[in-house]
Amino acid sequence: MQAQQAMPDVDLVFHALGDPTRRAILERLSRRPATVSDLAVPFDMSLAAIGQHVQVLERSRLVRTEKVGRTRTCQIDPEGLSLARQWIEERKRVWEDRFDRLAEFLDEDDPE
Amino acid sequence: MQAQQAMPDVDLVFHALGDPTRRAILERLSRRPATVSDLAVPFDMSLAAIGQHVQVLERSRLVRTEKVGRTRTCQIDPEGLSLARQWIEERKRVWEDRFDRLAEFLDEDDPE
DNA sequence: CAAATAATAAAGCAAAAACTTTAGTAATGG
DNA sequence: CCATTACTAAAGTTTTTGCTTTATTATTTG
Repeated sequence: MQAQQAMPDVDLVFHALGDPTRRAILERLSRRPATVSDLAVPFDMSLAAIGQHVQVLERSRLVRTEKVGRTRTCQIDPEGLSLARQWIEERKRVWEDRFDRLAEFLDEDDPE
Repeated sequence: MQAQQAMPDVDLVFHALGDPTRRAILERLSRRPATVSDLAVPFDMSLAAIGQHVQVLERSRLVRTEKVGRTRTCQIDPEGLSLARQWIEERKRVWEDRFDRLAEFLDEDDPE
């Protein structure tokens, strides 16, 4: 029996964020939109490879793209990052809660 | 010429977060500490595999562990999550800044 | 129209990642 | 002690990734 519940979105997002090239692409795009070719320039990697990374980012909603003519322009999609942020915040919340309850327990009548 | 700058910590953290089993472990640990064996129970996976995941989480500072006797107790280390959170917040900041500057530009004298 | 450009699909490949199994070591418990 | 438990190191296997190359499709441009 497996434990994971089906959170396909979170899974896609964190998987996408797990690769350093994709994070570099996101850093670039957070400054300004760019075409796939633009994105490829700083990397020692084929255009095809960058295109594949962009597809991964798009599926995870970290990036939104639009193809006009023969060029595809990419920009940040806030949805994906927001999902990642929410997951982290929720862990933090639950974790901090634990200490609150612990403190509460320790404060009960007998402060020894 | 490669583009990535050396951010080994961020890299470790996001790589660790990229795996669903490890995220499930973190969700578990955010509720309460647990031993490696405890963590293994809900998974259809060998104890050794879970031990390996714990090691990855530890290296990325998402988890802190202490071995006392023959059992190793694991708990959340806030450091790793905080790093991930910072990276995401920074992306968000830069990205939102862009719109502020855009709005500023559009507001300049000629509001046409 | 012909040549160059931008992207992409497809197939293949090598390296990395996620496991497994086996064989330990070091506690602990009866 | 002896058996069990909790973990771990090591080695091997399978799957998944990240990439390449090649070939194709659409644009665009001279």
